[in-house]
Amino acid sequence: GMLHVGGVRTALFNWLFARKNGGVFVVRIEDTDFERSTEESVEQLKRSLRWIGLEWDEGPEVGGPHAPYRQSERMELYRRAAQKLLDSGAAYRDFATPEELAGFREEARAAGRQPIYTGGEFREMDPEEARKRVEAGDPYTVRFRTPREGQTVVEDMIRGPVTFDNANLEDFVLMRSTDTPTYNFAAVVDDAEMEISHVIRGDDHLSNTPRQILLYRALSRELPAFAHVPQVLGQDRKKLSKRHGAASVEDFAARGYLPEALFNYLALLGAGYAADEEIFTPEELAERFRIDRVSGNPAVFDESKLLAINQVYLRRKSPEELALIAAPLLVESGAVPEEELQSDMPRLTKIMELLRERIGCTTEIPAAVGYFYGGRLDYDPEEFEKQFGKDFVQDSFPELYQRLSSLPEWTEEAIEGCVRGLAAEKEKGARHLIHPLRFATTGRTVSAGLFETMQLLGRERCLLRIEDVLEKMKQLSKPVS
RNA sequence: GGCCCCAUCGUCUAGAGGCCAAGGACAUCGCCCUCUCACGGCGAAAACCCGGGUUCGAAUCCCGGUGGGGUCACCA
Repeated sequence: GMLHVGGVRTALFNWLFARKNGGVFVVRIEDTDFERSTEESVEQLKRSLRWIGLEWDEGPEVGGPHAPYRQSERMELYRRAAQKLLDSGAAYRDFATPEELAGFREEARAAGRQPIYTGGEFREMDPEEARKRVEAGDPYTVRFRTPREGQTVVEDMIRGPVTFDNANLEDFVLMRSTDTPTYNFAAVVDDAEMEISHVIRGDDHLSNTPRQILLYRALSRELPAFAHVPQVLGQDRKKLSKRHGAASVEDFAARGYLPEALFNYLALLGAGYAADEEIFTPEELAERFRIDRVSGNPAVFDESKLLAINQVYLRRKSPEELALIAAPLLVESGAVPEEELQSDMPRLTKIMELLRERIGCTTEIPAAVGYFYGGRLDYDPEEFEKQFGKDFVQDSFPELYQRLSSLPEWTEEAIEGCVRGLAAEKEKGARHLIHPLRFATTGRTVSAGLFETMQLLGRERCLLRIEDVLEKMKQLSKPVS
């Protein structure tokens, strides 16, 4: 399904680990659950991975020595492995119906016991009888014959040894009655078959690991090294979800975050890097990555920190790059007609240079840039009154307009000289003209420096807007002093 | 509830027995710069969950409690 940020972070750690150690990063599609797995979700996953810059060395589309990399295309493998376990006695057939199982669990719960299913009568059923029932067409699952005693130890690269009592593990299902494998089984068969040396995954899998270790042993396969990285939590310390505003890679892309910023932030989150520096390229991150430094503590996702990092990356982009990012956003949002943009990319480049320091994420661009295009503006009436209600402003604006329109050249310096000159003659601070003028020409109370903004706006557009304001001023109620 | 993991400023973390009256970053709050906003500069506030041990000495080791997280399917 959607690639959750917790999931990308895990993928990122795998990528970093593989890069650092000269390994191979493999992507495998685990689609044995036909209900949940759709073509679209697979595409979405690949898109998200690529967007953030995680290219895989082996996997779907790129291929590799252990293709195919999609479990739905490897069914024979799992069936053979299941048969092998059946033959060796490591697994058995369970003919219990879903209703019977539900009944068993309910009963156990009611009696205050843990519902650990160990196959009931089927665990020790005579193979001959089992065969008869198979021939009769009775549905069954294949279950693992979990040892009832002893312990299984997971040697985790992050946490050290983690011990589980086998008695707490039930006889889990290997093959469903539909003759398809469950996650635990397929994952082990594939990891063994694909020669996976290091399994780095979310810590929601830690409790699956003893089962998988038992399976490796039953299949006489060598164990990979395991590392379980914690989940990513929301501010309320609950698992991050759409409830928190954004949770998937696509959400963050849509919110205007740069892939390299998300990459950088996620790689830092709980990874135990030294805290003196925080902006790193993927290569630098890989160079410094140490799986044993990853924190076992679940990390809280902090969007304000992501934003800060995003700003750094935005500022590092050249005005040309920013213009290229901005153009489609401006067109999509309807802020600027496409023809107008295409005919004058150099101007957009200059605009972006001016605004670069003031943008936190790319979604802010249309609002920040919009007033550089088009003619007359809509003014907030309340703010309009505030800006132009004063006598001084009303008195000096017509003259300001005259002087601006007769300026020999429309440069930042000329405009500044003009405005400051008039203010000085009137023995007023320049800010008394600057603020209303900013509002008149941009329709906003905040912008980049007024004079450079006006220069980029162009004389024609500025004068038009001032004329418009002069006109609207007349309708203002009696000036208050 | 059983089992498992985890525990330093609001958040991410540095810290691996003395260098820590705990450092950095983001966020917050001041001040400076200034035409507003942002950038930048300077500064402030802010944490070792609690209780027992071990030790000359503990944020660092051990035990217990508490708290948070995960997991208990014919889902992955």
